[in-house]
Amino acid sequence: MPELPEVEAARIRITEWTGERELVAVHWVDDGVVRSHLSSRPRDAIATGRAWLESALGARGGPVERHGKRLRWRIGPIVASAHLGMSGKWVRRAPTEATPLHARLGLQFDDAVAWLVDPRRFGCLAPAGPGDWRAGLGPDAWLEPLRGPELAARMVGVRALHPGLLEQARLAGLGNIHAAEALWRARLHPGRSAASLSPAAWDALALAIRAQLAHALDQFAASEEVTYLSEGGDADGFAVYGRAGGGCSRCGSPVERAPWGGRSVFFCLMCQPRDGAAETGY
DNA sequence: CACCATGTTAGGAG
DNA sequence: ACTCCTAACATGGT
Repeated sequence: MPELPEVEAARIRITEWTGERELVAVHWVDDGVVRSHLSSRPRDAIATGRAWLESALGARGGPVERHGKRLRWRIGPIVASAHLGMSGKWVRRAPTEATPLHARLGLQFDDAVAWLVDPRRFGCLAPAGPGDWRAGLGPDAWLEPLRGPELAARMVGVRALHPGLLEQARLAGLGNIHAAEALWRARLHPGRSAASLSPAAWDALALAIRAQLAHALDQFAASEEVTYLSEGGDADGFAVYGRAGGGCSRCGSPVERAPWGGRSVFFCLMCQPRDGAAETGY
């Protein structure tokens, strides 16, 4: 489940696999992946999806850009927006290899096929609209790193830090895992209100976000294929996420898991004290 | 079988 | 009107 580092890894790989190569075939498994706009619903699929993508046959793969968890990919005459949703990833296979399990779409560039594999089908491609493709997103958490005061300004009014960090309109790229890890690095309780943080705490959080993303990007750079937690990936790579009942990797204290909305928030009871946090239900 | 899931958003409640 | 929260989306893993 892709957050900024996983999407960045996908961007780098797609660029390597397809850049300056010719799109020679499109392998359709599930027409539902091409949607009218970036939408997690297969019902938003468009009937013209095949014709749209196949109009790029014979063209060469262009640059792939990323903002937050969103991708923008030019292939000759078309510009695609893409999102990996909850379970999407891109993998490369030789044309002679079998279609990967849960593949939705394959784009063959010369001698290799880039497959969009997505069991849960929230991921999609869409023709880029006329407006700014980054509309609705805050600054990219990696490409436009904020310093403490700027981060504080983006988070004004946030009642609990963890959900606030997930709001893509404030800051684009963090998801449940990396938000939890960044708060742990900064030693901040996930339920703290923005108003309760000192300037030093904002500095620490800004640095922690960068450090967490750098750490994750580094991990993905080292492996050829990204593995998600749901596929048996190692929860050992995280300090608190998914470690409820275990020990904090810094102090050994129990890691707490608190329900928030329909999600889980993880934090260390000792390293991330509530201090003067407003009541938020954590 | 019951419960969990890393993203996003429509719609209802306040 | 605006903000907040939940449920839903589709599917697989534990």
